[in-house]
Amino acid sequence: MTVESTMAKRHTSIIGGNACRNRSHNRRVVLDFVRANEPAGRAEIARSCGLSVQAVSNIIESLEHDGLLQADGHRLGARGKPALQYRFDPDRAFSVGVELRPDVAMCALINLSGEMIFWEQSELADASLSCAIEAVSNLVNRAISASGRDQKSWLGTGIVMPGPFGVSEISFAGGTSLPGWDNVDIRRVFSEALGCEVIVENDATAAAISERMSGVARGLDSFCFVYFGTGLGLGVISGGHAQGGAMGNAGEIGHVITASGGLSCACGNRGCLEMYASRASALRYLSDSGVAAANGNDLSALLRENSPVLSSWLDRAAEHLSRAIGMVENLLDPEAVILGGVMPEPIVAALVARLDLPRGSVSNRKDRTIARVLQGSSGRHTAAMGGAAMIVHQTITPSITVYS
Amino acid sequence: MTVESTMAKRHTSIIGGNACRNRSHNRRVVLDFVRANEPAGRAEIARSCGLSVQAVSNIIESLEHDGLLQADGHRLGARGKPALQYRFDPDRAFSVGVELRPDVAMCALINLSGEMIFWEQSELADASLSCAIEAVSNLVNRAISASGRDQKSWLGTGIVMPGPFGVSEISFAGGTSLPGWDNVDIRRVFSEALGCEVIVENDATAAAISERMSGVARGLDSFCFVYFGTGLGLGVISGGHAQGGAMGNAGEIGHVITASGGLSCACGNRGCLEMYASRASALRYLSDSGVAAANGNDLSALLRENSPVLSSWLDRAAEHLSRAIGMVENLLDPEAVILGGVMPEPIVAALVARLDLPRGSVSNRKDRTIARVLQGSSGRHTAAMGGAAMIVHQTITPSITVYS
DNA sequence: ATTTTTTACTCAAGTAACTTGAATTAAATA
DNA sequence: TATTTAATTCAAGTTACTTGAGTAAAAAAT
Repeated sequence: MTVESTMAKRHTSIIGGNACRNRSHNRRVVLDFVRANEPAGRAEIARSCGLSVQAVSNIIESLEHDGLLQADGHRLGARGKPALQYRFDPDRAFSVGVELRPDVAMCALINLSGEMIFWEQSELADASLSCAIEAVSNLVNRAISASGRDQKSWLGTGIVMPGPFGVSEISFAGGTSLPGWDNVDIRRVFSEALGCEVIVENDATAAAISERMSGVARGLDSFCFVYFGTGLGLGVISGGHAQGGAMGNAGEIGHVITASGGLSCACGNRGCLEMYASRASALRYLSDSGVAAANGNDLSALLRENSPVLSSWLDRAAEHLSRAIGMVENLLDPEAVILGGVMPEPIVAALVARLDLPRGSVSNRKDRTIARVLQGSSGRHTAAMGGAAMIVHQTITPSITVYS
Repeated sequence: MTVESTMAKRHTSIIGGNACRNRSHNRRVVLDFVRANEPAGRAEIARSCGLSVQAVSNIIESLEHDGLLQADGHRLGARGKPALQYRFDPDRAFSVGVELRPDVAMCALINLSGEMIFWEQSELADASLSCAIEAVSNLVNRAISASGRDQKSWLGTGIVMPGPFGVSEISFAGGTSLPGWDNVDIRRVFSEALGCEVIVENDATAAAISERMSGVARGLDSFCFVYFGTGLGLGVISGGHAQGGAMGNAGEIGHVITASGGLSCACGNRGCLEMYASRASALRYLSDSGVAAANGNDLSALLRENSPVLSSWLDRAAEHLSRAIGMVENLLDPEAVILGGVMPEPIVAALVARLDLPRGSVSNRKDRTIARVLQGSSGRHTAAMGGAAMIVHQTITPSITVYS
């Protein structure tokens, strides 16, 4: 299969700057600062962003004109003229995220703060491209009208799908990717169908970005998200930006080997993590032991009943996950590793509780302020919200990496 | 294991731009383009960098004035007025890199193209800070005078040391880090002692940057370097920049577990890669089998003699390395993984030849243009050269991440 | 109660570095 | 030899920044 990855490598040069691009950059810098430190006055912003007060004043005037910032009273209590404070107006614009799976499309509409304004999902008749396009269009249109938003303030749509793209061995193994979408420029197709800016990303990365915007990863600039989806994915955020790797396929943690000579996986390896710690592996383990379970609800029920079979699966899964998380820590040195996805939250909690992380890890430090592993906050909404969050992130966050 | 929500404060703000910073950025953009595509004319540069010809003309005038670019004849053969081509002048400036190990300091002086102009190493009487500072100062001064360079064109010095930093469990295990250097701001100490800009980096990352500037990774923007040093490290380059992780300790591949329940490692884990695939592990394996070997030369000699014991160590090491490289591929999706370091090159070659990489990897693609694993080119000079290369990289490469 | 200090902000002028469009140059081709 | 094509320069225009002087207003000092 030759899937044209939308994130394929291009031979590009880094682009130069000019006054106009500079202003665009500075707008983002100011917006990003206010969002993180609101309310904030001009002088404070100028000091933090390395700009003159006058420059900030001009930029704020333009942001206020666009409705992205609003004045919000004066700061009293300090010496000197009271600063006129500005706040970010999170409802001035919105974005939409859609998570596509072979059988279902899930849609989230969020504001600029990452709050979910609308949620809906719809079953897909089949996994064909045309069917998906129609379902996505319907969902998106309904989301916008139901939430009473103006199309004018629509920043774009993030489409979230299981990866990896362009790797036949893994894609077909276990059907983690969507079949029959070969040679499709997914970004362009959806951009044309929806008439808006579109970003395509895999579920784990989108989930990570969602957690950073409005979940447990708020304030973290380097962390990883282990996403329980159809398979198992890892979203990697480093320096505040998603790491895609050379072909956009970074984070394929499901096929990392945690048991040399272990269970055979369809990808050709033996002992892949996905064979031990994924929804499919849980269902398989239970059915092999004669326990009926078809979906997440069944798993939750078994957990409530203290099913010994589920418990032994949890033990084994936690053992393999611990090993994999140790690898991730040692290779990527994240501030924390977050667990979440479409797995029921009590199951994730049970896994987190059973983890026994390796001592020999760069993350095993005395001076930690947060736990090495955290549970994700947004449940099954995470990935779709993450798609939307990516659009917001792109709009607000400056892409320059110069720090003061 | 506790789960807690996080709300970390924002330490740094991204800085705004102005005309002056813009020019500085554009100078780097142009320099970076010419270095990668020389010789190049103004119009060509302008098209690629998204700038007007006039802007490029002005920037080139200034770069030429500073001696960083030189005109180099006209491009003939095409229609239209022949472009005046410019070349990068690699000998207009230089930088120095020093690799520090507990017993030795190695010094490389390179030009802007990454060519090694001077090399010298000196034994360290002990591993104390004062001893290291003196040795480094002497080495650096001798390097500059011996290569006949002007101090004025000295861009800075890269200090390379084994990591990780600040992780007691791993640092003290096997003595991979330098003892007694706790709580020292190494960068500041050396910057004051040498009177120049200083960067401190671990050996694996430095080696990776060196390979990118003047080795087998030329032209690659995302790749990893497995470095055989005192222990085993991984340098990660993504998007052309080194990935350090949250605490600068990313790439600690030596303590990734490749054999569940395997050999006990001093870090507290069992089955660490470093126990199977490192110089120390080879020497230990040989001595346990009654074969005398004390250093790299002995290993090379045993390889030439087709030592069966060494051969069986190679087989086992390659097996574990293959597994680890598979992990790295799946987690980071690099364009290639490079092997090198202070291990003798024939040994590295033998290891590469014995690798049996997992099929289930995102790197196992039909359309590959380079091998999944490459052997590093610069031998034991790599890390010191990498330190120097990091300084050059910082001077030349723009840190903005906007592509055309 | 008044003055002084301190800080935030605005106005107007000045400046750096970009873009644009017209003019110039020179090789390749007709 | 004339024409086409493309690179480069010149001069003018534009954007968005900085600087410095001036104004405003609250807190602190008198």
